[in-house]
Amino acid sequence: MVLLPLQQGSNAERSRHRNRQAVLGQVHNAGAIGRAEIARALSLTTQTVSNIIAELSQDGMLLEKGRLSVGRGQPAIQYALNPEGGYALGIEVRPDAVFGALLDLVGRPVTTERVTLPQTDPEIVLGHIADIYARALKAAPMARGRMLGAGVVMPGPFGLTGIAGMGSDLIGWQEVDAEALFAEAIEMPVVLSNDANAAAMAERINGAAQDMTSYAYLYFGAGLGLGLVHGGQLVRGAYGNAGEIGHIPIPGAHGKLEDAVSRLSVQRHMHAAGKDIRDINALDAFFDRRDPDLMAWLDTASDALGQAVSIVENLFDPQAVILGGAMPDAVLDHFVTHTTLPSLSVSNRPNAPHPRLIRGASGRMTATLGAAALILNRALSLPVSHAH
Amino acid sequence: MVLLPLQQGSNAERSRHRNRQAVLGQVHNAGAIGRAEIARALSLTTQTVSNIIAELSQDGMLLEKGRLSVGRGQPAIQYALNPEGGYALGIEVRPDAVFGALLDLVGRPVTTERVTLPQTDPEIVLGHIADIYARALKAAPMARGRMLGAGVVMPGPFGLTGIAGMGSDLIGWQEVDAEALFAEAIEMPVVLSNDANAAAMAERINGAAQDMTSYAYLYFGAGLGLGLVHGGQLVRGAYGNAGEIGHIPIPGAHGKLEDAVSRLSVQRHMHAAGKDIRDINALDAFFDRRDPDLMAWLDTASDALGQAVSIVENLFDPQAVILGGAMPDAVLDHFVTHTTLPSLSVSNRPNAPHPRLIRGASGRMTATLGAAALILNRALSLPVSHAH
DNA sequence: TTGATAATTCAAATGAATTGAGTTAATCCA
DNA sequence: TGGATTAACTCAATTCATTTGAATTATCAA
Repeated sequence: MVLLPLQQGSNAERSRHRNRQAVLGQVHNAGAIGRAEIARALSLTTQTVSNIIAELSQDGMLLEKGRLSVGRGQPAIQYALNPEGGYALGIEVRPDAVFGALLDLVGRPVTTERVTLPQTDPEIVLGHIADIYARALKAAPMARGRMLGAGVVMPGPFGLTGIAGMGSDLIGWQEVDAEALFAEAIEMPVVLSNDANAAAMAERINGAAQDMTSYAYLYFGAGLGLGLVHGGQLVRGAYGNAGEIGHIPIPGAHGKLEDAVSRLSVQRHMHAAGKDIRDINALDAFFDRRDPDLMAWLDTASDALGQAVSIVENLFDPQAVILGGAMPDAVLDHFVTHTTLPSLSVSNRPNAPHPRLIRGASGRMTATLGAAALILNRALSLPVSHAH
Repeated sequence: MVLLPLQQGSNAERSRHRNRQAVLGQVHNAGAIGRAEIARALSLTTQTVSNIIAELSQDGMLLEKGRLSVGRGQPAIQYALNPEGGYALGIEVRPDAVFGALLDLVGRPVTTERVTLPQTDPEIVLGHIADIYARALKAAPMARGRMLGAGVVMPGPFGLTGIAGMGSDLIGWQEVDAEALFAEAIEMPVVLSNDANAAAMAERINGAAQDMTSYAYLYFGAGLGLGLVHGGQLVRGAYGNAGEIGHIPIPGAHGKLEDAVSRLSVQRHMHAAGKDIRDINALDAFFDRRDPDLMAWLDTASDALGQAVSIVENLFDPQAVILGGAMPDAVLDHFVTHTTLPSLSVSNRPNAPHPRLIRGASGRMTATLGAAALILNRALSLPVSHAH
C-alpha cells in the first residue's frame, strides 16, 4: 500500500456519477424519501433528482414506496433502496480460515460461509475465495451481474513496518499486490483493509454509527484494533496502517495495551488459571456464570480500555467510541457499562448527544460483514457532516 | 463548533469552481507548469485547462513564465501563481495579545503585527482585529479587493469539554459563534482553528510537508498540541477539538504529556532552578550555552516526546511527524536529533521515504502564519494522494 | 529538409443541470 | 363545501462547462 498522487477534475460524466451516488446515499440514510427532499439536501433541482431517480429506478436500484403526505402540497412519492439492486462481497482472510459473506444493497447478509485454510499461500487463498464467490452466486443467483465489488479484510499491518512479524501476519503476502490479485481472482473492484476499519464501516451502513460521520471503533480481534472514521471516510494513514492501537504502551499496565485488552489476553489469563477459552461461545459461558477469574480479567481490561478510550477521544474528538468485534455481546456490554471513562477528556462534554462509549456489532463475522460494508459505503456515498 | 449535515450535488458551476481550484493547486505544487501537464494530472482535456487558465490569468491569479522545451513537440508555456493574485489574513488570538499576518498567494508574509490585549472580551478583540486588518490593507494596498479570507487561531478546546478551564481558554468566548463574529468584523470568509492545526497546514503550503498528504504535527504552544492532516485535509474531529495530545497520560512521566513537553513545562523546570525563561529568545540563550538545567529538562522531555511520537505513529501511520511551534530552531533541532523513537511502531519501516521526525516552522508567529495557510490551502485545493 | 511529436487553438457537439411554465394533489380556511 | 394555498412533480427550452475533432504551431531527430 503506497500513496499515489491523484486528483480528478470534474466534468459532466463525473458529476452525474457523483450525483447518482449522493442520491443513493440520501435514500439509504432516510430509509424512504421523496425527490424534492433529496434535491434540497444536495442543493440540486428537483428536475435533476427526478432524472436521476428515473435512471436509478430503471437500473433496479430504487423502489417506489407510496406517497407520504406532510402538511400541504402534493404528497411526495417515497423511494427506498431496492435491496436486490446491488450486492457486495465481504471476504476475511485469517491465518487459519477464510470467511465470506454476500450482502445486499441495504447491508443484510444473504449468504455467509467459513472455510478452514490448510495454508495461506496466495494461490491457495485466492482459489478458496473464487470458490466462495461461486457458491455465493449459486445460492443467490439474483446477485449475478449486480456485484458492486468486494471488500477484503486481512491481518495488518500491511507492508514492512516496525511491528511486522509480531502478530498474525500471513506468510507469503508481504511482497504482493494483494488488491490486484483479489480483483483478478473474482473479477470485480476490490477494497483491501484491516479488520478494525471494516468493522467501523459496517456500523455506518446499518449499525450504531448510522447518524455519525466522525467516530472511532475499538475492535476486538486477536489483538486490539482501531478504526477511525472522519467525515464519513476511513482514516487509513499514509500506508494504510493507521489504528494500530494495540501496540501503544499504557500507564499502569505493564506493557502494550493489547496485553491487557484482547482475545489473546483473556485466553492467556484464563489459561494461567487452568481454564480454556476455545472460542467466543466458551467465553460467553464463563461470563454467564460470572467466573471469578474472568471477572478479574475484565476489571483489569476495563481500566486499560478506559485509558485507550481517553487517548482516542483526546486525539480524535469523535462523536463516540464504538466497541465491537469478536467478543460475546454480553462481554462487550459489560465493558460499556463497567468502564470508567476519564473525566479529563475533550469528549467529557455536558449534554453530549451520544454516550461516549457504545456497543457495536459483535461476533465472529463482524469483520467479514464489514469488508462488504466498505463497498456499500462507497456505492452509496452516504451524507457527511461538516464541522462549523 | 457543531456538526452540520452537508453534502452537495454537482453541477456545471460547481464543477468549474472545483476545476479552477484544482488547476491553481497543480500550479502551486509544481511551481511552474504547462497546460497539457495539468490536463493530464486532472484527467481533463487541454482545451478545458486552456479555458480555465485564460480565466485565471484574466483574474490576475496566474503569470506566464516563458516556454519550457522537453524533448520533441512544441514547448509548453509555463504558468506560475501570481503572488499578488490573492491574499489571506492570519489572526492569532492569545490571552494577552493578538497577532496578525497578511500572506500573499504563495504563502509569503507581506505584513505581520503584534498587539497586546488589555482584555479578551469579544468586542475588544474584534475591534483590534478590524484595526489590524485595516493597517494591513494600508501597508499592502494591492491586497484590497483580493482577499481570499481569514484564518483565525484561538486557544482550544472549543465548546464545553472535560478539559475546558484547564489551560488558557479565553474568557467571554465560550458561548459565542466566534467564526460568525470574525466574519462580520472583517467582512470575509473566516476559518477558525486551533494553533496546532493551523501550523500543520502551513507546512503544507510552503514548509516541510509540501510533498505530503498525510502527516502529523506536534506543536509547541503553551502546552503541546497535535495537528493531523489526512489526504490533504485537517482531521478536526466531530467538534473541532481533535489533537489534544497534551492531556494524555504517558508511561514513565508522572502526569500528562504536556507536563513534560511544553513551554510551560520548561518554564516551570527552569524556574525551580532559579532561572527565568521570559520568552523564546531567553530559552535560545540558555540552550546556546548548554545550560545544564535546560539540558536535563530536554532529556526528560525527549523521552516523553518519543512516546508521543510513537502513539501518533501507531494511531495515524503518517508519512512523518513534524515538530514545530513556539520554540527556538535549535531546540527543535535538538529534539529531532536526540529523541529516540521506539522501534515498535508501524512507522519504523525499512527504506522509509521520509525521516520519522522532522522539524517544521518555528518561532512565535508559526500559528499566525498557519492561520492564513488554512485559507490558502482551501483556495489552492492542493493535489492529494490516495492510498493504494 | 522532412517526418515525428507535442502543445495549443478554434468551432461544433455533447451531456447534464437549470429555468420557467404548467399540472396534480394535498391541506387550510372561510 | 369550495376556493386559496402549498408543495411535488413534469415538460420543453435553455444554459453552462467540458469534450471532440480538425487545424496550426513549434521543437527535436534522422
